[in-house]
Amino acid sequence: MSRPTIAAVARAAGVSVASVSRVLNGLPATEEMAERVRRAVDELGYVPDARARSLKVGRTFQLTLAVADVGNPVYVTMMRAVEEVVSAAGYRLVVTTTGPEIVDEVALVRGMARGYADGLVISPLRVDDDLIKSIQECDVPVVVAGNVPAKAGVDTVRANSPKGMALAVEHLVSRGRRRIAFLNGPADTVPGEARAKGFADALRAHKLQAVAQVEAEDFTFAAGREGGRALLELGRGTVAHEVAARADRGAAAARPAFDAVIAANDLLAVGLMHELAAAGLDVPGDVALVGMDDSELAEQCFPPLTSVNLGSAERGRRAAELLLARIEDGERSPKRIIVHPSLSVRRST
Amino acid sequence: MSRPTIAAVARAAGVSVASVSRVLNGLPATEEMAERVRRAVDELGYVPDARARSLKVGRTFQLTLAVADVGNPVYVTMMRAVEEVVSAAGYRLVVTTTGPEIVDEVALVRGMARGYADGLVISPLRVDDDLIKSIQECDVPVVVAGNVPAKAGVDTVRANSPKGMALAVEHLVSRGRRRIAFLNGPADTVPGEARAKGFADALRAHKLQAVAQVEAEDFTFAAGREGGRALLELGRGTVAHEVAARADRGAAAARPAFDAVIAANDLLAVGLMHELAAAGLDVPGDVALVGMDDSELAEQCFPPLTSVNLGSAERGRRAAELLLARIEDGERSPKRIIVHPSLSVRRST
DNA sequence: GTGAAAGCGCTAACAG
DNA sequence: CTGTTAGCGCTTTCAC
Repeated sequence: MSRPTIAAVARAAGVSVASVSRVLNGLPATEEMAERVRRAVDELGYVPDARARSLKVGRTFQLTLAVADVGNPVYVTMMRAVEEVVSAAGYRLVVTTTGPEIVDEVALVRGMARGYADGLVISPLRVDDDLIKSIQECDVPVVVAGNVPAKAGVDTVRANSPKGMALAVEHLVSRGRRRIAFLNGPADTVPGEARAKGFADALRAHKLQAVAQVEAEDFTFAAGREGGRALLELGRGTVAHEVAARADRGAAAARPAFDAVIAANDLLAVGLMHELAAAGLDVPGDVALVGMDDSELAEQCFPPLTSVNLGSAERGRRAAELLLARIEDGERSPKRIIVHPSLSVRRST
Repeated sequence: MSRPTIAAVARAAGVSVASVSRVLNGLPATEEMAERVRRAVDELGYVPDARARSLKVGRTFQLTLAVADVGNPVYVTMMRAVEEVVSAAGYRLVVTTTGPEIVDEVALVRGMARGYADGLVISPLRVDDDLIKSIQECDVPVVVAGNVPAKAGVDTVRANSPKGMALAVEHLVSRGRRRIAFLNGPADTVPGEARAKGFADALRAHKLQAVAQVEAEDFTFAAGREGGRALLELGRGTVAHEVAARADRGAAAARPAFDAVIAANDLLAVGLMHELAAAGLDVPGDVALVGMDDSELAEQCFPPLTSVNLGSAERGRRAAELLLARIEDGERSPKRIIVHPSLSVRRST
């Protein structure tokens, strides 16, 4: 009743286990031999055991993708891209989630030594020396989809957040907005830090000053709502003549001090959008809104969200390719790929 | 340079491999022995090989969750619930995607015989005899999150779509809507079929007739937009006096023959929402809209979507529990669990 | 309580 | 081209 082994197949076919293995792996054999083996395999419903095989050959033909939050739509884009590349190369992709805690990420990387997979693509929210060390010491190739210091010497594929921020600011300025606010995620995360710096730089380049800036607790919708409320609180302040001009509207929609907001990702942007609506503010009439990631959510929300495309699909693809290349040749020097952003303009601006 | 094995640890500690194994697995040993082993393990950075271990003990302590489309937010709810249960039980969860093709699902189930994991939770979009057969014959326990005929004799946890539909219709009727349309997904899928039947039954119970009904090509946002256009086309037909009353609106927003739509899932609902907006129709003013799944998207979209909660979190939880129970005891008779729906009322109605 | 040794299912030399 | 056999890294009898 238990699964048939290669020995059972060999017995049934009246040949040696080695021959069965050869036929199954496409090595030279006479047609008659191949036929007998195939027949026995079919009859018994034999399926080779991947564990035994990988124990022997030292490879699992599985690759792991580790993401922090499956609820973040940016990862579905990335996941699809990775899946496509690795499955074309004959690997199975398995996805695991790490959660936001850095210790979980370290544990995951360390755990790769157990031989679950032949390689790992990890997109960490937070990076510290422990994590870098675990990646450097990892027994299987790891590529990081995110930003890690160059001196760490690990393969990375990262977005260009500052450039993305510049695109967003430029776009808003070209639309006549000057009073720009910023809803960031936690500044102690890799993307949070990069975007804060990018935002500051981009404003400086346009000789503008940030009107308001808040850090959400997380890169989630709920945090976006909460952060949105904080932002509205901070930006409270009415531009008198404009209010007068809109008196016919009736509602007491006090306009905030900002006329545009950039959010550090789409989930935050959408959370903020709800708070703006709740405050009686029109997007883009009163406040223009731009998100980042250009995830599926950006076109699903209403109004559709102008969003900085940080190349998540391309990052996924390149990361997967890098991983495959590294598996082929463990000696090649570490590569750092930067993917360039573009802007997907939609109705929120 | 290669990974240390248990033999290396034994050598370093000056003990036998058996003793190392025992200490690592918490079996009785003198404190001195344990200490020597632990020291050697730390020094060498030894991590046991999961493949070798599982080859020997016949278990991997991994569980697989297979979903059709990672882009569908209903799966993130389910995934989180499954993850919580299985990790509490000491298992690793890995997620794989099957794609919409039934042959891929069959291949996945068959592939489980390779020993990737100790069990599988699968949520298939389409079910046929091949798939059922592959599940019945699978060497590892499988639980289906979805509907499979009782006679198949497999563990299942399913939603009660008809009941959910009844809740939706009842709610719309209580809001004074009588002209209800239906945007279904593909009718050759398990949920598509169940929801079509549920919708027909629910209307009959209220002595109503469907005003319009279309089948989208898929359970996706894009398909929802396309299906939405078809629905508007089908429901074209203007109620004269109402149009007159709204002439002040200016726009040529011809009201459709329906005043409410139920969509077979949230993604379809949101796609439709965009088409309604494009046609100048207000939700819920002109058309009330209810989705199904009550996924995160339902609260993220605008206006927030009234949605039938088909218990995806509970289904995930129960499916995981069933799987664990089945792994414990392969002989217990198959269970079929039905999770009851509820309605999350939001502003779209 | 500890060590020696068999063996999980498979692949890859090596002989023939 | 095919069969015999060692051994991947681990756990688990079985003796001691």
